[in-house]
Amino acid sequence: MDKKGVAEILDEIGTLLELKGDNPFKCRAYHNASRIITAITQDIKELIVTDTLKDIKGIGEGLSDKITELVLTDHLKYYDDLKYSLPAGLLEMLRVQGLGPKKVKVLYDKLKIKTLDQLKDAAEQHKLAKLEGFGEKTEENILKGIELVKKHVDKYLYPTAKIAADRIVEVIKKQSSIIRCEIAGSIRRCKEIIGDIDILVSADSKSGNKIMDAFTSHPDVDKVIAMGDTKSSILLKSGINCDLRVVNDEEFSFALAYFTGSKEHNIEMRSLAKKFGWSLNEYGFSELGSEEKRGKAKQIIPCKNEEDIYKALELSYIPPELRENMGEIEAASKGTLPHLIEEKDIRGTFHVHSTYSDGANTLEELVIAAQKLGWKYLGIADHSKSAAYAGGLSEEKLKLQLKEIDKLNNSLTCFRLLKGTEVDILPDGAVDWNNGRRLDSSRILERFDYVIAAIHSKFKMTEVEATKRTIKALKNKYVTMLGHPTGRLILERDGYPINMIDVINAASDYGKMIEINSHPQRLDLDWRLCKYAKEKGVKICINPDAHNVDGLTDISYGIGIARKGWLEKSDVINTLELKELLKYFKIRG
DNA sequence: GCCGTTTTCGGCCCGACTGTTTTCAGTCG
Repeated sequence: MDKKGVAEILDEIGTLLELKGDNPFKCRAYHNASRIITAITQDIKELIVTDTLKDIKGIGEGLSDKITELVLTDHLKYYDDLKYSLPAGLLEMLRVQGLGPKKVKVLYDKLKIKTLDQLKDAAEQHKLAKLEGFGEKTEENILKGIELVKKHVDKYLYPTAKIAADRIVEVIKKQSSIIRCEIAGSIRRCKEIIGDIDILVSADSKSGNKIMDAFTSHPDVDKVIAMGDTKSSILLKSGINCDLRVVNDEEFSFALAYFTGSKEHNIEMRSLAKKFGWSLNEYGFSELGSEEKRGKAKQIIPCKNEEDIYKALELSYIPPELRENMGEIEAASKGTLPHLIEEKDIRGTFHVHSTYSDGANTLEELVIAAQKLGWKYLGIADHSKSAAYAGGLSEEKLKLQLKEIDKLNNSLTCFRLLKGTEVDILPDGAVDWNNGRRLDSSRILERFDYVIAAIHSKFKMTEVEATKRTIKALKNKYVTMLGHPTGRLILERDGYPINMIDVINAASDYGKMIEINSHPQRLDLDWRLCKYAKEKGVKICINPDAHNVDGLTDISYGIGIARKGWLEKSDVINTLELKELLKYFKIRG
């Protein structure tokens, strides 16, 4: 069994133990181990063979044995026994908002409810309200929750959530009592997939109600879930949950750090604070150990911003993107954090479509838009001939395009259009040009400055086949970089199954690059893979896969993911000046 | 189940909100 399978089972064990009412810390140990296994980049079999699994913090004797059994035999008796001791439907019931393991256990023990449908029936027959700890309101909420589970997928791509969050923030900021307002949570951390939106504001005391009113009456609101003085929760029409918290300005930095998370990062920060003799919460630092000083205790170390909080714990500032408890706190204490890439480092991008294939803007319009962004070059990569679905260029049309690029370049100063192509990787791993007629495509490919190879067909190949196909294309001497990889990873909307570790290893062997496709509909290079690629010395290219001038600014989403993957300026090819690109591209003419 | 410069036992982050209660447990983040 592979890492992903092991992680899923460990997580499920944690949840099953919760349903059984087992020791909560034991449950957490399993959830924690699941995260750890997901994050490791080493080969898990290797860790077993070398008996180094239990050297990883959070994996002890017991978990090491269970993981070993899973990897080597594909089974775990402990898990099987646990699983068969409870009905499968209980896990689904946990997805209902407001239902946790304790309540699900009561429903199962007292009413023998085993599935979501049985739960719905029981609620409709008002059987739930009679249970201890339940009431009419709970019953109503459960019914609404079941509806939501059935209606909404509860995860969204980062750009979708970011756009929705910006719309709310725009309205909140108009309130005169607001001092500071920030998006927190996983959006601030630039996770590829977002569960909900967290917004934090600081304001004059007693203006909470007015702000909450503005928030809950936003035109995007579908339903108000909760509304208090300091915290409110809404459901947007798009299905995304959005929370707003109001604090006073002295608390803002602490609250921002707290609500930015991640949870795991916060836990580590609190543990660290304890070693200094302090307790850390969303209101500030307080003296440890005194009951009456808990909660909104007097702040013993005022912090104007997040930098001050990290400084108090003798850490350098940790950017939100790195706050996953994946070694950033240790690096911050040693002063070895990376200098993350920034938007201003970008000099251009390479995966842009024009009116020659399926883009909406002409070459000239694209040049003007790129120059406005302060870029120094722009790579045009229209589709290759076999991509008939996307207006793939014929050889005649290609000739015209290359000629137009030459002409534009002659008229441009301090800016350069690059000649690229997005070439289809055919099912057998060959790269297209010549419409699959298998004529010698090198005659055409050698005319480009660079070649992006990407899969656009036969998405249902097995992982082994698709990986083989991708690696074969990477081996092709004309191919410069792999375009939109790992489509399966992000919400499994489309794309193909592929072993990205193998692909990155191949890219490393053959000296090829991999793009982060930052198109809002398909952010498809996981930040952990970015981090792995960096370790393997594979250069990353941030490409918005733009189909019009507005699409060029989508590069910001890719930068977010790159930062999250600990990438620095030097890891990203788009930060190079044109003359430095010559080392990687064969720029002609 | 994990961990340890207060180590092999006794901790394990912490607060807001809701709905049920009449002082609190469960859920959520």
